[in-house]
Amino acid sequence: MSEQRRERADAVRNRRAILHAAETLLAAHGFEHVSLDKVAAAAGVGKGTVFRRFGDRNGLIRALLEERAEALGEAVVSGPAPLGPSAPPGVRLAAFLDALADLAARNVAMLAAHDRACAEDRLNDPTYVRWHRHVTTLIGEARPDLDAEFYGHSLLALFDAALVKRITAGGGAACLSASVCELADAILRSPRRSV
Amino acid sequence: MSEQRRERADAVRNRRAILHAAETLLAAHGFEHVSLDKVAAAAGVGKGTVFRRFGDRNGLIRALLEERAEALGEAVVSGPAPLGPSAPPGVRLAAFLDALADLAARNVAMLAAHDRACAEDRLNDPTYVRWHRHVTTLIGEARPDLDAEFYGHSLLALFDAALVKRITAGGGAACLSASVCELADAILRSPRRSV
DNA sequence: AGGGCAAGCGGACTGTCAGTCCGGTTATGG
DNA sequence: CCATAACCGGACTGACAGTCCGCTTGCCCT
Repeated sequence: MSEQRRERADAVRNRRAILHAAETLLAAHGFEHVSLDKVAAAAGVGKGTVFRRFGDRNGLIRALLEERAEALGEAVVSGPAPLGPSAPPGVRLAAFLDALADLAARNVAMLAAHDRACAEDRLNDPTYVRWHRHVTTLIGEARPDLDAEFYGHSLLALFDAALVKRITAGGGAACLSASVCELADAILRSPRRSV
Repeated sequence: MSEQRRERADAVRNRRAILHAAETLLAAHGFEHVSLDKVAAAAGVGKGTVFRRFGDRNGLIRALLEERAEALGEAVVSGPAPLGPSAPPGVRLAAFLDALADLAARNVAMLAAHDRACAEDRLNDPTYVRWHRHVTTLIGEARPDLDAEFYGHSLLALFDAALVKRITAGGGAACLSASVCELADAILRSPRRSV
């Protein structure tokens, strides 16, 4: 990272201000009603600055979710059990889905925005790809006879913002987590198929 | 229906022209790049006409999917087995998912547009609600011990446009249908829980 | 047949927004 | 303290959703 001149202090400050403003506005008014003009104004910067840093509207939203998902990503690749690689796949899967449920429940507004922003190509969004690869790998380890790719998508589809909103409204993150894990369990315990 | 003066002939003609134009353009260019100006022009009508008939952009898309889903809806409530009410729930569920897979595969572009158009409140879209009620009922009949509502959402989530596109690209509607039915099977055969 | 009229039509108009561009500003390394 | 490259901001453009209202036309009644 020290390859190139380090990022200017004001640039860092502005990036943070923009992300923070975007998150606040998103939570308050929803994706549809947040224009980048407003984000820029709320962050106290010019519109050009927002576009230069994040490319476009969708880039901003993606950056938002990525930042929020970073900690989880690290816990998964190098953290302790049950998330980390030292636990058995079934346990890791449950732990991961649980963590995801928590993340989703605490950031519904952002998740909704992300769904909209990446709708064009949801399945190739970097964050989605990372999560999917992880889930797919775990399923494959636990049950090599199953179509892990497909079941990976099935499980992640449960974290659709609208669904998360509805489920957590009636029972909080715990309810979401329980339901998701129940489905994962049903998949991992489904009748064996010939390989 | 004869309560009020019947719909004027030109109105009918225009409605059809608009729906047809919208579908064509959607398939050709994708939701993002189809403006209602263009739809109106392609249908050979004025912009005002489009808005009067369908309320707004989303209304048009919703109407499009509803029209396409009508036949399935009727087959389900009053048709013959395996879709209709004379078959046992497990069979009806498989048949319904199969029909849905077919519908989805043959109308991906429209489905994608619908996903976008209803993103604000996907779970309350009339078509979604109808499908969900049906699936939920069937699951509830087959397995009263399960959270049918939740599993209903899980199954319908598989018909997300992006996922449908990817799966059918690599194996057609049959592959999608098989995968979905496999998941349904895993759910219906999951270990009993105390009621 | 044809007159009256509500239903229907269409396109000009408005307000908003994503994204571009470039002249001015400022942090940073020497 | 200077040179400079990175950064900033907001005016500008083009496109689009949705509104509005004067004009047209199919339909019903006599």
